Amino acid sequence: MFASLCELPLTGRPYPLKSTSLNFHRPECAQSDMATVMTDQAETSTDDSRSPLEQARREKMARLIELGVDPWGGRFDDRAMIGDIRARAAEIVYRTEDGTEHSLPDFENVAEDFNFRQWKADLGKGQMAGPQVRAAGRIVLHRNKGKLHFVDIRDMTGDLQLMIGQKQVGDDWAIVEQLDLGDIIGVDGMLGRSNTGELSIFAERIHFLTKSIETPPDKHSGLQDPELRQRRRYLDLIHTEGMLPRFLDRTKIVRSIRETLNEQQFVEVEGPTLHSIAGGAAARPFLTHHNALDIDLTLRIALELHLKRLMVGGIERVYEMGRVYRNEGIDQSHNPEFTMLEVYQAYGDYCSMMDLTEKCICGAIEALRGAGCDYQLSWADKTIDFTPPFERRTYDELFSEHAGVDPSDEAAVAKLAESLHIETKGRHPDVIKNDVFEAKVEDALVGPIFVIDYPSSICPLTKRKRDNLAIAERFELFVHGMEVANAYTELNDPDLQEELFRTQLAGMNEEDSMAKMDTDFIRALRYGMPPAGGLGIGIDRLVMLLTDTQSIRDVILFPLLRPEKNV
RNA sequence: GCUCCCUUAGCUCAAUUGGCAGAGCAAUUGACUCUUAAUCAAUAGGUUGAAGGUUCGAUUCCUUCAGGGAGCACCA
Repeated sequence: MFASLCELPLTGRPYPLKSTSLNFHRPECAQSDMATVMTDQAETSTDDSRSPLEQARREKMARLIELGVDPWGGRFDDRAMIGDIRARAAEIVYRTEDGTEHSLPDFENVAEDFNFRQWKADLGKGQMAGPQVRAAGRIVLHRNKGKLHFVDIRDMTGDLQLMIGQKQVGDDWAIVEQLDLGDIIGVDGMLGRSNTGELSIFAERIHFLTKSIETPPDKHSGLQDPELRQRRRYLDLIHTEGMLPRFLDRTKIVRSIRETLNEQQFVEVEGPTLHSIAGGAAARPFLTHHNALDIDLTLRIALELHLKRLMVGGIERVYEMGRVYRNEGIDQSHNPEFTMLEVYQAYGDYCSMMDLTEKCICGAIEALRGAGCDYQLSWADKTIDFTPPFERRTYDELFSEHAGVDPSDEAAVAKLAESLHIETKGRHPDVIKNDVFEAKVEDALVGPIFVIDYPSSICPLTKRKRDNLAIAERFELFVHGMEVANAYTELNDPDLQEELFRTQLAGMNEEDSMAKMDTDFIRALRYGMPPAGGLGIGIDRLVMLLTDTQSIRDVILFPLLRPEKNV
């Protein structure tokens, strides 16, 4: 019995096993006495009130073990990806009894009332002939027609139907009778088409690879509860349409941005994530502690200050793409940990960074859609036009246009601020102006639009315009009111940097700004950092825009959630 | 941190004015070798998020708590 399984060295291994080859985590399962196995399993269960659904699955698992099948499988070589198998559909022919091979109709473009069975009958008696293939995947649909089962399996590249007939698989039928939705199986067979034209593997061998003890979600509606979708992302990836492709797209975007930068001689580095001073941005950090050194540390809130040290050190084009951590609120565009790209280019300025930003974003769009694509992306119910160059408008222009007040008229700006319930007392006029900008202008920026030339007092790390010290050479890229990128002509004057750190961190008193003073960074600047452009891109937000996703939590695999109770 | 909304079977959702907690999928048993959200017959499945209160009676009304969602605040 199961001679076919015994021939396979690495899967469907018959029981009992030799003790040397046991890779089972519960030795008692190797015993042939199933009653003992089940008793022991019940005793090791953490939950006495195991659900009937789980019980049913465990009983099937026990039957597999009785059949000599390892329910946890093993190495399974030479399987093809389902996507690649589907691409071989054209190799399938219908061979009539006289030996003629007839190529199949194009099932992508057949009439609605096309009858494949009739098509075959018209040609005369014959057989489907297609390539021999091996696939593996998770069972996502299961249609039992007595001695013929239709099973849809899913791998990373797609779904494929298996046609499993009792006669065709022989002894493996005993395994087929134990299959549950969610189990992972391998299959050998011929690629063909069913009478309805559905591409299918006509199974000849079934290899059981992994038992699923939990019940999958509803096969039609999948997971709807957003909490469950985030907590059990693995299920979301399997069962929510579009989730796996979206995360694969995220990877394509990230890879494309690295390629764009690498092509231009930018050097990727990895800075520290544990900082003794959280610098480079004004955000509340997470606090932690190193025991051996007995020092308090923060998780980094930005990559900036270490990358600039590396520019001092001679890495003239440097970037890092990595996690930063900000101890702040959570909403549709904020997660406490997120991925930031920061790029520094010696001898550049903020205008070089605008060009680079366009290259990175358009390159990523091409990576998703193929070279020569257009740059019109739909997002929610709108369209975003990423055709370069993006619009470039000054801060003051946009301020007058959307706030309706002359940005140089401090009194008028303050009056408007008060009407918007923005605190004005004892605050720098530019800080007040910026609050008004955020309240009145940012949401109106559909973009993509580069907002350029910010008030210098709110940009402590930015070089000022030579002919107008009140203006900082900075841009922010906005799309649908969301800040996607932020760039400066970097400040490299150590004395001015120190001065700005000390007194000009927006809305912060002297004590707070001193707390953020990174004296080693100032010292580095004193050795001389080349004039440079610097750029930061919020990768998660960019991915949202490029994958038509409205919540940052749907482009982050495991967004932060409160811990689950009673687990 | 604040306001509002949501939480019912493993999953997706019902339940009238406060009056016996229901369906589909999944599961179990049976039939079926071309189905495709297969179909048909039968069976089983519940501490209505938790605790308390009002009431003859609470999924429904009230209070507190937990988790989640939307918005606000925070985020140079």
